Parts: sequence; C-alpha cells; structure tokens
Amino acid sequence: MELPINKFNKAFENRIRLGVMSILMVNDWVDFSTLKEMLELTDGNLASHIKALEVEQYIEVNKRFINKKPNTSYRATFLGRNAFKEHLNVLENIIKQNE
Amino acid sequence: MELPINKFNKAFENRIRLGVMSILMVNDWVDFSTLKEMLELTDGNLASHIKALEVEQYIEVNKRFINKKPNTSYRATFLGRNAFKEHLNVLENIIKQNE
DNA sequence: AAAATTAACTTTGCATTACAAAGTACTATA
DNA sequence: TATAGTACTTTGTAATGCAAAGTTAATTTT
Repeated sequence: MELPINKFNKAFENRIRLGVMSILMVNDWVDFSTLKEMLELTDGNLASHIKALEVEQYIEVNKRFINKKPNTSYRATFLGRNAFKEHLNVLENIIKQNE
Repeated sequence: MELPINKFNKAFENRIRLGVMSILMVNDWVDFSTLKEMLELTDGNLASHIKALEVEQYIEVNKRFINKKPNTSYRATFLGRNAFKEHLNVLENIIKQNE
C-alpha cells in the first residue's frame, strides 16, 4: 500500500516555505519586503527560508536597484513549480479521501 | 489581506500527525500496531505523535485486551474531525489558487 | 515459580529546525 | 562624517523530531 504522506516534499512541510511558494506560484516576481509584509516575518527568518528554497533551486533571485535602493526579487523556477504542484497533489488526494 | 497559511493548525503541520489523522478520518477505530505498520514508524515515535493529538483532544483512546494481549485503539473525536477539516480547507484554498 | 515474550509506552540523548535579535555590508542621503 | 534603508548573516536559544534503550503489565513458556 502506497502511503500518500511519504510523498511529501520536505521543502514544503514548513508553513512559511509553503506560503512563499504559494505566493510565487501566482505572482511572477515578488520582492523581499513584499514577502516579508505578506507573511509577517522578521527579515532574518524570511531570509533563511528563502535560502532553503533557493538551495533546492525552487526559486530564483534577481538583485537590482530601484530608486537607488537595493531590491531583491524572487520567482518560482520551473523545477520549483513542478515540485510544488506534486506536493499539492499529495494533499489533494488526502482531501479527496475525506469527501 | 487574510493570509491562508496563518490559519494552519500546528497540530497537523507534521507529516506523521497528518497521516494519523487522515487514517482516522476514514476508519473508525484503528489500533496502535496497525498505525505503526501503515506509517512505518518506531513505536516510540508513533506514541509521541499520538500523545500530541491526544493532548489536543483530537483523538480518543480505547485500551482493552484481545486474545489476552493488550490492544490500544484510537479514533478521531468530533473536535479532531472538525479541526482537521478546517486544516484541509486551508490547503484546499491554496490548491484552488493554483488551478 | 522463574524466565521469556508481547504491546504499548516513557525516557534519554542527540541532531535538526525555527526564530528573534543583534550584527554586517553596501549604498544613498544629510 | 554620520545616519538611514535593504537585505542579509551570525548568534544564541528554544522547540521539534526521532531512534534506541528502558519500563510496565499481562501472558506464555520452561
């Protein structure tokens, strides 16, 4: 018997990383401070979770200057989108079971 | 703006507790060794996660003897079922967003 | 009756994860 | 030169996760 929960992706088990990904699935480029506001996090905490997703190559980074201020933006990579979709599929199966 | 992930239930953020609950949502009484096999866990690990759900009063416990051997069974309480359904609703909303 | 066995824990110890707070690097502005 | 803003990184600590070993109570075997 195949157990659905064993197909979970560890990278998305945390609510913050799940939140970051779910924002990046529906918005192309989102910058650091926007994510920080949306998720109501300290910058250190957000940075560390972003790093984790970056290490997995689930998001990519774009650093530039806007109005002479540094601005870092993120978006989901193809790899990240697929991994996230798969993770959601696992959840969907659990949900379906309960209908 | 209401952020879905802030409605997550901490009790279900762990894959094992999520697994236990999703099993108990579709089976009335399930005993310890069955859960242990299904989730492929050491007994100490399972016991600790079960305890966590018990403390939240999301599952109830029935201890008895079958064939003169101790047998402990669990089932989801009304409170637990509702909490779990709410948690799945949050996930469902994230999934819907991605369709 | 003593020893071994089984189920279901509990305890221990360690590794991993989470997170706030403080510190840092870089640039811009006063 | 000093102050401020952005995006980190580091530090320290608390929480979580988990395997392995130990425990308890009843049962079975010797």
